[in-house]
This record gives sequence, C-alpha cells and structure tokens, in this order.
Amino acid sequence: MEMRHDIKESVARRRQRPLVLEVRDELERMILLGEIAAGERLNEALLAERLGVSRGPVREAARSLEREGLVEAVANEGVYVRLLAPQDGLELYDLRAMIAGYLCAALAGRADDAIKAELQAFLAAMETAIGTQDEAAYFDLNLAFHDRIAEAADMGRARALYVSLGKEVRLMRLKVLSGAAALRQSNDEHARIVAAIVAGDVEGARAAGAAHHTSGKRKLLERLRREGGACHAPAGHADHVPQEGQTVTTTTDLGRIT
Amino acid sequence: MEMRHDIKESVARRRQRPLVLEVRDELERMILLGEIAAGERLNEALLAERLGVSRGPVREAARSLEREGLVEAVANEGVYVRLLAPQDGLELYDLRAMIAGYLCAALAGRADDAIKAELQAFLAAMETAIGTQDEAAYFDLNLAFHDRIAEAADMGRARALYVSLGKEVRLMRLKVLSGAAALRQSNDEHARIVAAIVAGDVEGARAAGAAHHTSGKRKLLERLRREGGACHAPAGHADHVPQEGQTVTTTTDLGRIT
DNA sequence: CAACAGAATATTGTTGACAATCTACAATCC
DNA sequence: GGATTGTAGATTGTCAACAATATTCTGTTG
Repeated sequence: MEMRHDIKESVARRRQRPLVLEVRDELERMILLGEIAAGERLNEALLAERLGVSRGPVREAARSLEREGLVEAVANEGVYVRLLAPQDGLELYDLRAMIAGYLCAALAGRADDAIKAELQAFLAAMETAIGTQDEAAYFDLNLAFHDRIAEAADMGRARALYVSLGKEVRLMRLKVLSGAAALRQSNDEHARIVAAIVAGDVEGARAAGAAHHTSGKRKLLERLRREGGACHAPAGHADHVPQEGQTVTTTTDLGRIT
Repeated sequence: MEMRHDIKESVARRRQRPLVLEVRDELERMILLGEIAAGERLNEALLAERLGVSRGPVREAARSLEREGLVEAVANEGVYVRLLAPQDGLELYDLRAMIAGYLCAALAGRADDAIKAELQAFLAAMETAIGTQDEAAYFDLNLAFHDRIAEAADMGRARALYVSLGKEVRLMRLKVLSGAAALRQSNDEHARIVAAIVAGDVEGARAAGAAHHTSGKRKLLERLRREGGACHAPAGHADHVPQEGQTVTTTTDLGRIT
C-alpha cells in the first residue's frame, strides 16, 4: 500500500497552523508595510475574500492585533489601523528605552562566552554593512541584533513587550536609520552596549541600552520640530483617533518641547 | 436644541455594547477572581452557554485576553489560563516598577493643584483604613490611588501597560497587602511618592514610584524562599505543557507555562 | 496484565447565513 | 438653498451547523 504520501500529508495537515494565525501575520505584515495605511479601516469581508477565508478568522485576528496596539476597534463601525499622535510616538520610545535597558542589564548579568561572541560578530557585520553603505543589510542586522539580545536575556514578558512596542513604533513610518552618519552613530551605541554586556557591567548595559533608544526619540523630536505637524498624514476617516494638537511635553532627560 | 448631558449619556449607555466586550470583561473577572483556576482550560461551548451567547464572541474575547497575557492558546486544543513560574512573577514586578516610575515622573512634571490635593486625600483615606484595620478598604483605595496616578500622568500606552501587568500579577494570587505592618509600610511609600509629585521632583517621583513596586517584589522573593516552591499550588490538572509539534498560538514568546 | 488499535465522544476550527447597525444619497419641506 | 427625513446599500454583529482534530473508552491481542 502506498502509505508514504498519505502519512506525509497527514502530518502536514496536523501541523497546519490555524487560519487565524496566518491571517494575523498577514494583516500585521500589510499594516507594518503600509499596504493598509494608518487610519484606514479594515474591511472584514474584503480581507476575508482576498485571503480566501471566512470572516471569523479575520475578526479573531483583528481582536488580537487590537490588544497589541496595531489597530483600534470601534463598535458597529469597524477596526482601524492606529494613527499615532506625536506624543504617542514619544511615549513609545520612552517605554522601549526602559525595556531595552532592562533586557541589556539582565543579559549583562547572565551572558556566557557564546552570546558575547555572537554579539561581537553582529557588531562586525554591521560595521561591514556601513562600509559598503548597504542600508538594507544594516537594517536587518540591527533588527536581528536587538532581538538576539532580547532573546538571550531570557525575559519572556519583557521581550514580548519590546517586540510589540517596536511594531507600534513602525506605525509611524519613520526612516531614522538613513545616512552614513546615522549608521555610524547607531553602531557606536551598539558597541557600547556590547562592551558593557561583555564586561558584565549590569548598570552600564542598562544605561547604554536605554541611551541607544533615547537617541531614536531625539531624532523624532527633531523631525517634529522641523515639520511641526503629525507623524503621518491624517486620513479622512480617522476621527476616532485622539489628535488634539496640544503642546508635546516629555519628562525625560531630553527636557520638554513646547 | 440644548440637549442635557445626562440624556446623551443615557442614550450612549443604552447603545448596546458588542457581546465580545461583555464576554471579555466577564472572562477576565472569572480569571482574576480565580473562578477559573490558573492552568485550567476554557471550554468555549460551556462558557458560551453559561453566558447566553454563541461561541463566536467567546473566541474573540479569548484572543483578546491572549494578547493581554491572561490566557494562552494551543492550536486544536484550547486556551488555558496562564500559569506563571516564579521568575515570570519577578519579571512582572520589575516591569511594573519601571512603568510606575515612568508614570510618577511624568505626573510630577505636570501635576496641578487639583490632582495634588486628590492624591493627598487618598493618602489620608488610606491612613484611616489602616487605623480601623480595614484591609479590604485599603486594598480598594490602593488600587484607585495607583490608577489615578496612571490616569493623571496622561500616558496612554504606559497606563494601559501598567494596568495590564497588574492583572497578570494577580494571576499569581498573592496576598501581599496583609497585616498592619505591611499596610504601614505601603502607605509610607505612598507618602513619599505623593511628596515628590507635589514638590515637582521628577526623578524623586520616579525613584519613589519604582521603589514602591520593588518592595512588592521583595515580598514575593521572601515568600519564594520560605515556601521554596511555585507561586501557585499546582493543581493536578494544571500541568499542561506545550510540546513539540504543537502550534502555540502566539507569534511572540509570551513566556513559559510550567 | 500491559500494550495497542479502533470506535465513540468531546472539543476546537471554519464557514455561510441572517440580523442589527451604520453610511450615503435622494426626496421632501421650510 | 439648506436642513431634515426616509430609503437603499454596505458593513459589522451574532448565530447555528458542519468539518477537523483531540481525547477517552473499549475490546482485543500478545
């Protein structure tokens, strides 16, 4: 009896991820890549048809994304891609800086030689990307570098938060890692983080990890001062998003802008 | 036409809330109060029947709770109330301490006389509760006090995180606010927070807010040393462990269940 | 008696249909 | 003309049935 194929098929089917996971990933991808713009509404029926599933999994995926902060649901109206106000963005950077510092500190207290070497290899690879002016490669390496730190720190909730907040930040569609000078500064900060982790300097690692993200916030502040407006062009149908144009204040070491 | 405010409010209230919100609140209540024990599975059909709805809203509510960290879904098997390991609890306290410090610092930089007076009134009320040894009242006041700080700090994401992490902590079912000495120490720490906020001392408020939560972590550590075991008495049915080949329904590592 | 295959049962995964609600636009009135 | 009301279409909210999968039970076999 020809069983091989049947068995393989059976195993494949058993490992099939529930549709809601596929849908969630796809929606997240579309949102993060801007294929669905900030402030835009997610049409359940349309998305379901395009993805070849029914509306049930789409609705579940939307609820999941809602709790993660990528979309916002309005009763009897629909779910919208979140449109962040400038002060929301600043807050996200603050939170992310704190958690990054926490993760770096945790890793500094438990890092073994293997992870230390791995992080130093990341540094070298990013240095190479800077040399060849390959910004796309640097971007990917940068992402992998930070995720590796979060993973190695072995802090489940903090890592999840860090990743989740990173996705929220991407809603603003800022291109901060652009230009040779920015890359240069970024990897210098990376080097300080790695040095502190390698030295087992817990507080130094915390400070370096937080500072690296705070510099991203500084770039956002500069852009806000220059452009003065919202982070993203407000779509016509985003009335439910709080967007009062009040003065942005922040309580970190960067002082406050008025 | 001049429509009175209470009428508009009444109409708004009558406007039916989607079932998924009601179900989510009810499930959250049941989990937080321990009516569904940690590690226990949520039976969709049973819950739907008990709540008088169909399974759709129950599933959506579960997805929502999953992203919040209260439950964990396993593909083709069900969603379980999260069972926290001791180290997960410690991590939650750390995160909560950081965010509380952030919120207190933000409030110290923007507090007006009204909120300052309000916080001092909270202090006095909690002092009274200590005097009459009314632990239940102190518990409620304590909750309201911290939520008021989070609200007044006007940091949307940080506040949501603070509240959400607070619920996760409750999964461990610890009774830290018990005994006259504990209440005494707790309100002394509250007083330091309020003093820093009233003085507009941003960094002092951050430190006091963080320290207050760190002392909760210390109590958890003491208990762990004394009892040596898990945070929660392991029920016989609560030893569910996701195994190889199962699709754990989360894209991010939401921590382990043990 | 232990181990195993297979049926029976319970539970989750998914779907399409129907009801409730909102939005857009045309008809009506002042 | 501008505001208001009513209607049609689109979209979300909810449900119950069916399919796929996991679990439990049971009889069989070594």
